[in-house]
Amino acid sequence: MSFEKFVSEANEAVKFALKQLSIKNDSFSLTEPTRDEFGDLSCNVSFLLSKELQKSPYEIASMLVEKIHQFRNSGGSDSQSYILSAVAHESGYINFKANLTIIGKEVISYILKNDRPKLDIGKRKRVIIEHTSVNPNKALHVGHLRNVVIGDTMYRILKETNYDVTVLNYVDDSGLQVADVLVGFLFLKLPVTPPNKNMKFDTYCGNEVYAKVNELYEKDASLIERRKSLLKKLEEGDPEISKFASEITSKVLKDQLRTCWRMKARYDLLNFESHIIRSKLWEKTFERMRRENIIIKETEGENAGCWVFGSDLEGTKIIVRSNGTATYIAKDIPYALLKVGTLQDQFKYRVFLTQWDNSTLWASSTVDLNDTNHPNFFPAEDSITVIDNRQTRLQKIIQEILDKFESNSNRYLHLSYGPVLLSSRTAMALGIRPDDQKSVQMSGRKGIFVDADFVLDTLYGKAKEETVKRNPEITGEDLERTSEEIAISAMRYSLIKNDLDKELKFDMIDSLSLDGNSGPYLQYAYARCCRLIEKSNIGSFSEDTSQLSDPIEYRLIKHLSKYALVIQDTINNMEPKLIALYAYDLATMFNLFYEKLPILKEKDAKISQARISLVETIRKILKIYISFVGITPLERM
RNA sequence: GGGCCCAUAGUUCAGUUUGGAUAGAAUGGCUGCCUGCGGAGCAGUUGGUCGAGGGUUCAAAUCCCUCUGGGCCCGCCA
Repeated sequence: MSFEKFVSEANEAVKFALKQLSIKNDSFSLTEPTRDEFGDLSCNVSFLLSKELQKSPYEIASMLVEKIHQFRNSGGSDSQSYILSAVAHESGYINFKANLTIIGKEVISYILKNDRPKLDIGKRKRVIIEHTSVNPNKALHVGHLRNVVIGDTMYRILKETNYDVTVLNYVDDSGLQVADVLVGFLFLKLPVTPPNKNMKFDTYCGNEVYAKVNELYEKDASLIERRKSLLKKLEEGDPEISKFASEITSKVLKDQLRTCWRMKARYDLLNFESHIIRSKLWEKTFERMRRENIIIKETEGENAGCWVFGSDLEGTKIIVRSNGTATYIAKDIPYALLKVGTLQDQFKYRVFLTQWDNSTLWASSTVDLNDTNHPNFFPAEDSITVIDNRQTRLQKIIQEILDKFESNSNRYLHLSYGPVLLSSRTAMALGIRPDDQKSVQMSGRKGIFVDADFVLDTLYGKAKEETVKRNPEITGEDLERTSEEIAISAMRYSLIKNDLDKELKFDMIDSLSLDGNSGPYLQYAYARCCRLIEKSNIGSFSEDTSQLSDPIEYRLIKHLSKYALVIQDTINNMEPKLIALYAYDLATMFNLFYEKLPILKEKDAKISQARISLVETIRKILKIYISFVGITPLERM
């Protein structure tokens, strides 16, 4: 929107000035200065030319600024300039000031007019995003939640900017981890219903069954053999075992989904690994890879008898073992090919459940229910897979293999993120003694993890306490709903505000904070906006920004004018934290504004109306941004 | 052994892609501000040789090299 216009006009102005002086340079940059007094945009071109022209940066800046003034005058009188002034600073910078009157008017009137300002960035482009994909043998821990929140936040942003998005959740219902819990039920005869009736089934499977089985593996090696044979039966589709496994995994899956839904995530389709196995998609893929010489059979050496892929990055990678079974990576290939459309979708689908937002969750199916009303899930132009960065190598090889088929690798994106670690303090609370002050890796197998629902429940309790303290009149369902929304907001925000690349240290005590740079802080700012609008009883909002002259208002308008830029940046770089940062900055500026300047109490009616209108603009943008992050805007809290 | 990532205030992190002016938040500690538009807030104060050394540059937290410390990946496991 408007801020971009200001930037591009400044860019044109500098180019014009350079041309007037017959100087060639296209490597200059325009950046926002570190301090307000330097204006809104600075150009470094003088530094770059200093040596070549044998002049000081300040001299050059002065020359250029003179020409920039000519540029502004040549613009014609009917078109107003977004540049208010350009000055040569003694340091050598050329500092531009934006014409905030025009920019503010444009931005505020646009936002006020449009109930939900829509940005058509996607143009209905088909995108598949896969996230969550937790093995169906345990309850989600906070590490899984990072995946859910990253995936769901990107989904929300893409959806709102007019991409045609499909969300997938891949369910590995026939892997080793499922075999582990089956060992517990079938051989150790652990009860199939949790002895503790209050315990969720997914928690029971993970904490009791899975943990117990893993403990016994170390004592009883024969159990490992039994697991192996179970796994084989699972993969071959043995009717009895498959049926039992399916009962267990779908019970776990439904409990896991309850946690995901609690976090406000939603999905379009569940893909079960067992269905992919039975579809013979792998055999078709294998056949094609052999035919097209993407993989070759080794005849001698240590890999004799194996089908291998010659990776540019990794060297020889075994795809099919000498006994004819597929390796872990091999199983991901057909799914990836399906996403980008190299393989045709031949699956059957059924309705699995209706979700919290009333959308339908579909599932792949082995039986044809003649349910032809399902949407088209595959293929997509772009496919995004949210997996933690320990899988980076494997994902790169899959991209390489896709490339061999039809140069698809740029359409297959691995959205990678760092794992969640437990802070030493939280680890100690769980009875683990970390060396030094180091963080601790979570491990489901070793029982070192923090259960997602436990954290949410604790946050909920804290939020409820605070809500009651502040609003004694809120009771019953209202109180519960509000407390839950605050808890979710705290959790989602803390999982998205940091850089994806970096490991995230989870600390139970810190994460319980509802103050400072947190989700509830954003909700609070939003609620304040709502109350102001409500109390103002304003008839109509004003687009006249000439009444807004305070530096605080200036900064707010400038920030608002960048709202579209940030969304574009987020998508271009797949950096959801930019959304969180922008919203936090906006909330901070608003709180300062609220503290320092009278809004409803302002005596001058025109100024008051302009300020209320500014609040309404802030409210709308805050609502859009916090919704991107999956935080529910609350009118009271 | 090979590859990738990371190191900024007591703590948790922005800032590094695209070098630029006095390195910013949050939290903790200390101190102010509610008869006032909601104090889940605002302000002040405390706290930093940007891991170390070298190089490039008019200019380095940011780019290059070396080193140190930490993490992850590298199986006919999944």
